[in-house]
Amino acid sequence: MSGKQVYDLNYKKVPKQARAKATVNAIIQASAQILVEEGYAGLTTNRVAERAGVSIGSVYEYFPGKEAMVAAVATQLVEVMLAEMQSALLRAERLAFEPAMRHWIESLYKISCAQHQLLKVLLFQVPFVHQVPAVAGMRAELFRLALVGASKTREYHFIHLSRESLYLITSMTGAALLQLALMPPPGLDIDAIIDELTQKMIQWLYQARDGDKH
Amino acid sequence: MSGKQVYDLNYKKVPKQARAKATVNAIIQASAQILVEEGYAGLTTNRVAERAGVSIGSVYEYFPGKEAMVAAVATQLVEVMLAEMQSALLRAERLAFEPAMRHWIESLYKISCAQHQLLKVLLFQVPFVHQVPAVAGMRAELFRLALVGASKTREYHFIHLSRESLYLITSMTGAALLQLALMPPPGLDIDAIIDELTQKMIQWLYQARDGDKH
Amino acid sequence: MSGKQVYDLNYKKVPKQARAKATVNAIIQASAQILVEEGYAGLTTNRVAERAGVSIGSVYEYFPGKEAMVAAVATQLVEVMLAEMQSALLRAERLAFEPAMRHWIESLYKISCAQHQLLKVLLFQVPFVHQVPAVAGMRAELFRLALVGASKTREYHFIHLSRESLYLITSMTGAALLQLALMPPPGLDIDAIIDELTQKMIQWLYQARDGDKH
Amino acid sequence: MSGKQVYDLNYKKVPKQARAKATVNAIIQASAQILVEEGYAGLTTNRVAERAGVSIGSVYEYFPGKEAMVAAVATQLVEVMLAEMQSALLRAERLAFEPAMRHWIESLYKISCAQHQLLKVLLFQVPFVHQVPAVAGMRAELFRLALVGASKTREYHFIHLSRESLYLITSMTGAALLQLALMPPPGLDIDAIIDELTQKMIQWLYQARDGDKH
DNA sequence: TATGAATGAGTATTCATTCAT
DNA sequence: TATGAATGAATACTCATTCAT
Repeated sequence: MSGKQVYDLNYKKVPKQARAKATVNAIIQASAQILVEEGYAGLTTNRVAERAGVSIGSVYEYFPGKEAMVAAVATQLVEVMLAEMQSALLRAERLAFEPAMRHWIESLYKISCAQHQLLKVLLFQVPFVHQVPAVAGMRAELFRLALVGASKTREYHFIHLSRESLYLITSMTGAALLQLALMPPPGLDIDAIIDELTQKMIQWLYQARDGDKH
Repeated sequence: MSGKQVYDLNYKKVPKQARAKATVNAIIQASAQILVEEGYAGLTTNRVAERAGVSIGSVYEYFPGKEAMVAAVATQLVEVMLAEMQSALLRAERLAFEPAMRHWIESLYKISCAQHQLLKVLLFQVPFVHQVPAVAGMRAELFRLALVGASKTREYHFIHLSRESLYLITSMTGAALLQLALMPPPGLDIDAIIDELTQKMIQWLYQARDGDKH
Repeated sequence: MSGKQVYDLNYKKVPKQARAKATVNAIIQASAQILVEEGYAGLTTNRVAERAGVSIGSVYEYFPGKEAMVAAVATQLVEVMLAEMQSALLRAERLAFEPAMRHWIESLYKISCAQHQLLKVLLFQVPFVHQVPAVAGMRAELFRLALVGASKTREYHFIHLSRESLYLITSMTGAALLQLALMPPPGLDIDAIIDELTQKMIQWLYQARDGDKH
Repeated sequence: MSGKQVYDLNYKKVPKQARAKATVNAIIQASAQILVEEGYAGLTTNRVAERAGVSIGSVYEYFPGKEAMVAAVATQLVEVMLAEMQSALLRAERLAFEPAMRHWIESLYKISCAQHQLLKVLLFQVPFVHQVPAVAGMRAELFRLALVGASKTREYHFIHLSRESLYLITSMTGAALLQLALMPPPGLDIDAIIDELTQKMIQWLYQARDGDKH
């Protein structure tokens, strides 16, 4: 099945000294840059080392192979995006349900846009991204953040949604936003699209609350 | 930007004799099999030749490189899927708008499922899939098919949709169906999800016809 | 236990065309030369390729790794030595038991001397020599040759030897000859040593025939 | 000629303080363990340091390179074996010639058995063992021990043996015992073999004393 | 035209050794 | 003195591609 290789995606050695941490960080940054500029096929261990200004030996001191470097890039990206989402949601804590929803969607879109190059490569070229724990858990984490936000508004009732409806809504919203950020349709008004998406989502949720079945 | 290599994705020589056509076909089938079984990284020209029962020299007789083989696989896949969609829609020609819609969605889902392994590899591992003309044009072609079908029903009014709305609806539906087919959520009732998706789509289209603005 | 790695010591592809056979042969000869000149640690795949006047790719076309090259060298060496022993014994077919014995011993010594450099490296540096089938079976084959020769003389009676005695005699003779050939004691008269060795062996065999127990 | 590299096999710094001695000892023990478990190819300086619980820097404080560690292991092994031989012979001081001989042989066999793993790796994998002074001198030392023992018995006459005979006897006995200890023939009665070996040797020596020529 | 032997640049990875702290 | 992070030359091996037969 699709050549599911099992790669060792963990650190070989966790850096403790400050110097070592700097080295590992340089490697991750270099990997990210190369992924963006050259794609996954362009990422070679020696190139990473060179770009990081570090010897190839140091790279292998901390990473068991290049897959682990990519995994580290992905993990860091997820962490950054989730942190940004969290702080974005924090800034919108007192909003009512509808503007909160809009805020959530817009934030996710903006944050995805900011990382669209790296996201594109990781999601569409790296065969094992979904084996990276942080990536595998991102959807759930995003959903958790949304729930935490929603629970602070009065209209928080979508607990009534079936698991299927929940999946559909989040999957569609997420996919639509990601497509928009990573492969923006040329010549269209993105803001209008996001606007409409928001409306649809809210409408959908209200319906679910009020007892759906169109 | 993402290492946008320019590959030669075309045939080197268009096969005319029956024997040559058989050779080319064997190469494409072998490539597809290997992509499914080993992933894109597992596809090597020599392996393709061996699997196809053809000499490596013959492979290079027709293809300028391995990217062109993958492109041929993708092109053939798109053609097969579109043909299947077309014949599925043909079988549903006399339906009313709503069941026609449902049929379109279900057909797309089923056809995607049937090819989910190859689709997954092509979409999530091959860096240049979207440079393959057939792939780049597939969304438009699918939409054209939908339109052709819709134009035969009375309720055909979504010409009034803005290009943004159109994009949003097709993008969301497509993305949702693809996710469902390629990465089915474990433990959920897929039919129910598709059902709900269909309802929402129809509802949105009706709203658009009736003058939206929730 | 001594890091018993399991290496693939077989050919990857058996050469059929004459050109391919020449390539494989060049590789084996080059490996043997390098083993003699630089020792096992000095044998690197690229060096073998260069010395053989062949590209590194061709080396890997036929051998799965450098261990297999060394195994091929060892196999060929054993074959050559056994063939030489056989033809040496053939030349001594009509001899009586005692001179036949002497001939057998002297032949083995000479043949070992002729290959002493390669033997030294293979036996004392290559961790997996005894996993090479030809090497593992050499002792038995040498013994078989000795028996075939002995069976043509009247004095052929050592069938009465216990398996332990047999082992001891062959092991001691073999080891002594090998030491003599590979690490000749400086300043001693080798011929005298071989002479004495022969006498002792014959004497022991006679004793065994006559009902030993000193 | 067999890639005769010249290695620096000596200590870089002779440890004087107790702590330093402990460090050096830990390094030697670790090296010995790794040699036994992983073979010579598995011995790497970093692994030795780790196993010894010492930093790689400290390893290089005392040893100029990994060859010197292996040489130290070999030296220590020889010392241990010779010491054990000596004490074994001491325990047999009052024996007559024949049982003394038997004792000498059995002791050597047992002591070789006890170290067979390390011996195997050192003798059959390490290219430079015979450049280690202790190893090069071991045969002579063993012989000296034998002589010292023999000189205390009445039957001590083999001074009459030619240097060639002496070489042959010791070489054969030694080689046979080593083979027995390192590569025991499966399914044979080892004690019986040693018994017979002893008898032969004694008989041989008596003959030499009495004026040989079978 | 078809074959498959041959090529060799390129890549991942190891490991002895150094040296700043 | 002890540490262990860092080094980088060296090595095994792959695989897209060519070309003589």
